Amino acid sequence: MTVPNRRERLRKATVTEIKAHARRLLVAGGPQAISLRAIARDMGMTAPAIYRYFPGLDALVAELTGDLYDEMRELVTQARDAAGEEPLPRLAAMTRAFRSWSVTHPAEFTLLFGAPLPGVAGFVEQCTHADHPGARFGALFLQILTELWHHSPWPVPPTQTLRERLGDTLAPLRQSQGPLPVEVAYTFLSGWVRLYGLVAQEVFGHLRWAVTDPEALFSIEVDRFLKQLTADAPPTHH
Amino acid sequence: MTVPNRRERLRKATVTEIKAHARRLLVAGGPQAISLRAIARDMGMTAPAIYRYFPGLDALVAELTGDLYDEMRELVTQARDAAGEEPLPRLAAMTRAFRSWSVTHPAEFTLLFGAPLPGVAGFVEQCTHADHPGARFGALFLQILTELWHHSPWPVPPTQTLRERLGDTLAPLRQSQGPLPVEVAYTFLSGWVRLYGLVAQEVFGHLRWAVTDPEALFSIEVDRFLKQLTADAPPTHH
DNA sequence: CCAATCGAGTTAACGGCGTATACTTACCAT
DNA sequence: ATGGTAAGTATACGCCGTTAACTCGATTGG
Repeated sequence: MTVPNRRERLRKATVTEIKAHARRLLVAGGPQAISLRAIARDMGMTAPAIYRYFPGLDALVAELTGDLYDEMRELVTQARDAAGEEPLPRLAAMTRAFRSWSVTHPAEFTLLFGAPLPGVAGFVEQCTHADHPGARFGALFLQILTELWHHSPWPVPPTQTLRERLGDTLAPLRQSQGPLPVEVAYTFLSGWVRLYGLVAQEVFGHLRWAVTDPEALFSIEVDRFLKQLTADAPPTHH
Repeated sequence: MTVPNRRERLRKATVTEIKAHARRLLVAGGPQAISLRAIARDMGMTAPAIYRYFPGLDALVAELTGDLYDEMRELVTQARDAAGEEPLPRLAAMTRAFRSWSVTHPAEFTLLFGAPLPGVAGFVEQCTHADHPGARFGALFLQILTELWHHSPWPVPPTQTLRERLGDTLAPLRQSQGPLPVEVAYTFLSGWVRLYGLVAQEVFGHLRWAVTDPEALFSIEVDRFLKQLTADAPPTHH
């Protein structure tokens, strides 16, 4: 019975090698540069052989995308855990790790957070499932914000205002990882959107016409956002 | 001497038709769907003929990108001018127009603001020039913020803090349209990044796992940002 | 130990793509 | 009328994803 194990082992090794070459191509030339023929060529194979391991290029890219989410999540987790016990410095470390990874891995960032490619479109759709790599990444930030909220709430638009204006809009998010206070869900989205906007603009080069050192801007923005989370004043009024 | 005019006229008409077909393909299938062969097929021509009008696919896409910037800028301008005289409602109308156009034109938005395609990479580089369509679009927001600032400054991190932490980082932006106060430059970037992040996440479908009605979230975020611009309190302290 | 099976990989082909080169054709100015 | 020039075509090269038919070696059951 050791024999099928061996076959499985070989197969898994091949899958790993395919994805490794796919990533090399991704890094070298962006998402568009990933091609079955190039991968096969680099592996000393012919392109149709890859169909023994993946249904097609799209599936390969989708799986690579999942791997990258996991890799980045791991990195952010490590940065968080290396930042001590206080929730706020932990959150700060997470944002810095996210930007750092994104800036040093622009091609990977593009694949994860850029416009959905034809084949990856379906991948985005499945983010609703809690075990989706993307959802698990989001849950990291959601989790620490929840922790912080229960530790010491920060001022947000009054709950009533949020409820009136948002309604059930945040329902998918609030139900994704156990029930969430609407204040936490709102703050998560507001903060994530700012973080994403800043990093994406930098990675995509859309800030080069305006800014020479995006990290300085990033640093200020993170500080201002975190300060909003510490000021334990009563909620601002409508 | 009317004859060369006629030739020029025909040539211009052909260029327009090529770009129109390119846009149709863009809308139908995203930036990747733009292909010289498909355009030529739709026009009853052969692909190499297009090289009489554009140096290659990349140049065609770059020019289309410029046109789209102009189209969107025009639309935002109209929305602004239809919003009365007060600067703040004008700015609000501009952000709403920007989101509205983006959501209804996801393919075009992707081309303008998504990850730079191989060929458009060079296009992004040239945004430094003030007459670049992208720069002229940014100038719209820059302009109204400047106007608002001179009318009634809003609280930002103290000028000294901004100077210390940003240094000359914003120099390209501050010099792009005549000299700008660092407070205006910073507020512009901070606000633009939030606006971009929100709209891009919505257009790219990255919010679908969390939010059912992105417009409600957008509305709240814009209101909060604008409120920051009206509170004429003294600058918050470091 | 042998035969049946199955999985990995190959070759060949189809249609799509950008693009370069060489050729034709129609129009324009002299 | 003629020479030049711009528009457009035909052909070809090398990429691409994907499919179908086939080979071959390893695994498995008898």
